Amino acid sequence: MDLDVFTFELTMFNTFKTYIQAQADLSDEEVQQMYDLATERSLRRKEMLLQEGEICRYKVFIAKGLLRTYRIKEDGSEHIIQFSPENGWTVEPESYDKVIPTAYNIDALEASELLLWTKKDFVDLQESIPKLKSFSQRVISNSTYIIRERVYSAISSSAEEKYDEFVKQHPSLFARVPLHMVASYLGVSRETLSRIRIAQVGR
Amino acid sequence: MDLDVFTFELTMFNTFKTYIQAQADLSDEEVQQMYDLATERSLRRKEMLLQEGEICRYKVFIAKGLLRTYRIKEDGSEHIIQFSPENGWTVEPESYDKVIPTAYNIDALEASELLLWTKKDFVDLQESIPKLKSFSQRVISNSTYIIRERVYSAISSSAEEKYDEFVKQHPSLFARVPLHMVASYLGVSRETLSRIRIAQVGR
DNA sequence: TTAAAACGGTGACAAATGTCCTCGCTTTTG
DNA sequence: CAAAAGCGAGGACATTTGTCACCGTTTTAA
Repeated sequence: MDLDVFTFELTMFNTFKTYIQAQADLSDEEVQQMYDLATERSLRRKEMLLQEGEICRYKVFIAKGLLRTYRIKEDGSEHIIQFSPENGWTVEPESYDKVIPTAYNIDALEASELLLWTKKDFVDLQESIPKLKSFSQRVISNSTYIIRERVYSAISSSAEEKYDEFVKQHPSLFARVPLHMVASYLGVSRETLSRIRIAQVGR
Repeated sequence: MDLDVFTFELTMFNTFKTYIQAQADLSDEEVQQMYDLATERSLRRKEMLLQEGEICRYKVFIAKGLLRTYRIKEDGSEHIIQFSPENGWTVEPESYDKVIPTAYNIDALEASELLLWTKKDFVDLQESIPKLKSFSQRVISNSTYIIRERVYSAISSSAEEKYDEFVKQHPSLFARVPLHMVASYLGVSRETLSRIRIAQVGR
């Protein structure tokens, strides 16, 4: 039992350390400094991390697993804005930045292991670790480029083109995410994707 | 003639000063410092500011007029990513940040008057004017919230819902932009918007 | 000022996509 | 292990949306 907890923490830490040193080139001490302020959290499949109406108070690193960020329309339909696999981050930026209730939900598609930082702690870390600050800005910039591309795809492509792009650009996600969620992410119906894939058999 | 140039510059400067002091609370000296490093540029209707393949080397403030950022698909169709009216900014972030050729085009829908800063000058200004730095980050953050909302709209709404949202959220733009460009921005055909608006007559 | 371009409406038709339903099969969960 | 839920294929049909062609009016620009 104690051994399990130890193994868990060791894995979390190692995963994070490997990631952040490769991406942001932090020293061992800086990584430890970050880790000391992090909260660990495990999520079972389907468990919620953030619900509509709550305030997003954490910046989240996904050490293991897969999360999704989605929104529910008045008619009850779910629309997925983002998938967040391991070795990446998730946050609801507007709620986090402005400290206002979110319109989004975040939950786990697979059992996941997370590291959480409060906004205050993360800001402090950015101040004391300059490389973390520039790295964070790079992550945010990258997400901007990606989301612009997504808008372009949404307004310019047919369902089939969107599907093909998704498979091509996110092959590992495609292998892990059920088709109806890919459909939700792309903004088309499950049945449409089903048809497309059938029509493509043999191509 | 000299008077015209003088009037033009005076207008540009005053517009910018009013905007930036209201938004970023800069001192008169700081505004002057920014203005000293800016290049003025006028664009006639349809004139290009940035073409696909070029590098976006400027951050642009629109003192007067209206720009659009769009992309051309392989099949030749145009898709508008963004409208940029006066008292706002435009830039192609990925090309600007990474200094790589852009996939986008920017041109003027109306005769426009602009202030341009090179990346180097703008970075220097941000260093010497802390309020400008935080203001710039706020502008970027805001565009992130807006573009996420746009993705959500694109994947969750019908053509009619998108049209209604656009009219409601951008009434002044709607009054200035031809319908087929609204269609291009929303990712639907001109004819679809035509039908929607006809069906709505009397409502 | 006048020819050309832009603009939006229109109808007919085709194509794409959504909706609703059922059916096996697989995975999850208690 | 067994019941329940999840999942994707599939068919039938309705609806939405796109495409094309044409027209009259307005705006633009030489």
